[in-house]
Amino acid sequence: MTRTSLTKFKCSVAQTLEIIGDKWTMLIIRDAFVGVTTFSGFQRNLGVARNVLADRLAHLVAHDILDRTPTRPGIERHTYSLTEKGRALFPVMIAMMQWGDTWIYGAGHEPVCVVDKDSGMPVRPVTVLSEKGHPLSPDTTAYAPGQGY
Amino acid sequence: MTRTSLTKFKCSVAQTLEIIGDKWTMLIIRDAFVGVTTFSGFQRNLGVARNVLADRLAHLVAHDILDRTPTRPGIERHTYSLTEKGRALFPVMIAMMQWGDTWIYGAGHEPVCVVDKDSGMPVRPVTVLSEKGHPLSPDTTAYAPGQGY
DNA sequence: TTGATTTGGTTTTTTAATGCAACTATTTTT
DNA sequence: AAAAATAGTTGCATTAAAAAACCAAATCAA
Repeated sequence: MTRTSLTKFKCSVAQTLEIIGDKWTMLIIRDAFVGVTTFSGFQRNLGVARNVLADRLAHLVAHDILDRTPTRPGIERHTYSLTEKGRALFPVMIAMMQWGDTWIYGAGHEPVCVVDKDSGMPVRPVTVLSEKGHPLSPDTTAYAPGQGY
Repeated sequence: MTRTSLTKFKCSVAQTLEIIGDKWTMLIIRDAFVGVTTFSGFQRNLGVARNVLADRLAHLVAHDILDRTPTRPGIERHTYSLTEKGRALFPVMIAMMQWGDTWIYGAGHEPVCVVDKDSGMPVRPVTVLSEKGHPLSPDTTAYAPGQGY
């Protein structure tokens, strides 16, 4: 009667959710993107129970999304930072943020704005594009068996 | 001691997770994108407990992500379908799927391929783009206060 | 350099959520 | 008309989350 695993699904969405499909897990990743690196930093920011935080951090490290390294060699204090695999969640996080901007806060009420460092301009809305670069919607896309089907 | 609410955070990621940040919720949405419309359809596909499914469907309807309409007028059988707000989660779902394709299954082993109906070609990887259309990464972006700060 | 505080957790207890099975009332099929 | 499927609800056992207390190592403050 343990919580059902999603690994049985032959589906990348399910596999992804098995790893990051938890409120705290994704918020930890968000904080990591913003620059939080310490246990107490995450704890202060999120207000999550410490046992839950410890569990989620270990989970993220086990799945190679966060790196855990001693702050200085041979010392019992650690720094958490995103791996390449973790940084690859950037479009997922930004897409979620933009959805909340639009559908929860509404245009003009976004709490945070993601900008291009170079120009200082806000980033574009994340969209699904065709090979030629045209925006696609659920209506103009279909699902075919992949190579690993 | 109810499960902590994320609504206190002034953050679109947290607000989004408060609504869809649950394994089953996001899988229901995925199924809805693929065309599942009935209670038993979701149940068969996901193998989720019926009480949990009932709870999550009600939650999604309450948040205007799914519509629940009688299959025929005056009848006790319902059809669930994505609202505009629900369909707006398309980039989030595709970004998750692509992350799993790359980092869990690996290139060449994707179980499902999303294609442009017109051309039959796979869609592009979802990326964060600058105003001028250049791909951006966590390193080349920054977070500024938004208009609703 | 001693004492206080912070860090990075672990342990324990309580409470809420999940999973499972059985049950019901319509609706559809045979 | 009977059987099967649909769309749930109810009740119970188990598990995971929340809260708080606890602890050792590291750092800061006097």
